[in-house]
Amino acid sequence: MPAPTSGWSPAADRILRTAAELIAERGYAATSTRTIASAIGVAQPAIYKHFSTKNDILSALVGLGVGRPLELAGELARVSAPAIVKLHRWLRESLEHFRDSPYVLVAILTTPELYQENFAAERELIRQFDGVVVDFVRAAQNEGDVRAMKPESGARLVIALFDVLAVPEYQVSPAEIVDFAFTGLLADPARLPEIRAAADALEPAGIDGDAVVNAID
Amino acid sequence: MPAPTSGWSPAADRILRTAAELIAERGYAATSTRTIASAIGVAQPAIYKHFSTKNDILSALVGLGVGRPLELAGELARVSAPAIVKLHRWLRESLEHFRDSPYVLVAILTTPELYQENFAAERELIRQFDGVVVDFVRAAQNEGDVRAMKPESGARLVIALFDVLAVPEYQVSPAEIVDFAFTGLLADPARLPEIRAAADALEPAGIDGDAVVNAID
DNA sequence: GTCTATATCGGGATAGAC
DNA sequence: GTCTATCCCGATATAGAC
Repeated sequence: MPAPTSGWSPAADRILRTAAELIAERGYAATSTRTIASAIGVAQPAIYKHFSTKNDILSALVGLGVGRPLELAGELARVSAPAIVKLHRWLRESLEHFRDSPYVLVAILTTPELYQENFAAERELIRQFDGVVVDFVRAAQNEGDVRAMKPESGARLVIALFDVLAVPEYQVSPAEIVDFAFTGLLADPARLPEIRAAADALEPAGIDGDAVVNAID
Repeated sequence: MPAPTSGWSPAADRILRTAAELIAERGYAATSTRTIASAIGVAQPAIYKHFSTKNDILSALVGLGVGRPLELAGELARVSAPAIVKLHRWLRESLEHFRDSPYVLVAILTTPELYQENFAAERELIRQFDGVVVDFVRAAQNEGDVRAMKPESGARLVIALFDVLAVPEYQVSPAEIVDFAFTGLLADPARLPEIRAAADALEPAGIDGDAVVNAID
């Protein structure tokens, strides 16, 4: 909560937060550098002392979005536990990361402009993010915990649920999203409470929830 | 399949199809009237003989998107069957509508620009679309078929799954999406096959799948 | 109903003073 | 590191000939 700026100067941080908020409600293309600047209360060119391009702002936000989830996936890889338990922990914590970040990161990963312009590095990060879910689902399926379905399909369905966080009018909690996703995924939905308990009890490498947020820079 | 133009002139129809395709992959703001025109092979001002505004194109696409689902909801309302069965039928048929339309309608309903500009009428249509799902889920829950959860949450989770159709790289079928959604929704997931069969056997008012696509105009 | 030409505007980015 | 002023471009939309 107390403003975990992560490698960014306070000024750059304000730009990122403001931009994220505006992009979340208007989309990237419809968010001008003028709008961002005036929302902060500075002149438009001031932004360019912190980011040399408007695209760099979006790039930074993608990094802030996938950084912690990718890091967490790495930590979980070094823990011994069933894949389905790791997936539960990863999903809940990643959803909370998106919800609680001071930057409005939801919907950033689905920005269409990322797939049209020079965002190769960011697309690669998102590909890794998606890959984490596919790997978890496939492993859990091999261990008999996920019902018959293509792992890629299961992963896509789970990933789509992240966008539920973005709806402003009606808030759905990460816990509700995880429950829904897992009931849809599990070979035996009755095992959900047990899996949830095991996931909450996991202790990955990092101290706790708010470790380093940005490990990409 | 054979080009169901629905009240639109052939020329306007080509504009809509081309625009939908471009919007799906680049976003609305990033899709210029020049791009649309040149993709068709005409000069940019030619578009304005068919749509007096770029926004009118997006508006038409929203109508094409929600038209059939809203109509189908009306038809199902006049049928006697458990709400959970109606929801199954509505969801499968609506997903197929989005997938099979000659216009690439997926992601149109989540265009952020709709919530920023003069799109009050379109927002109302989307509100109705969402309302259909909420009503189905609530009714099915009252009949004991949906497990304990807020109907609004359940509806949001189901609606989010529509976007899975939009991922170009890996195609998830409507049937897979419905199965996942219903396993997550049902109080007793084991009843899914029975509900699916009942939904497929339903015979709503309209002749069949490809009735009037646009009932809004 | 299509074209060419053009008006008008807003957005990204730079220059240079302070 | 912020400002003002400005360049340049691309985008929507219109005018008017054919």
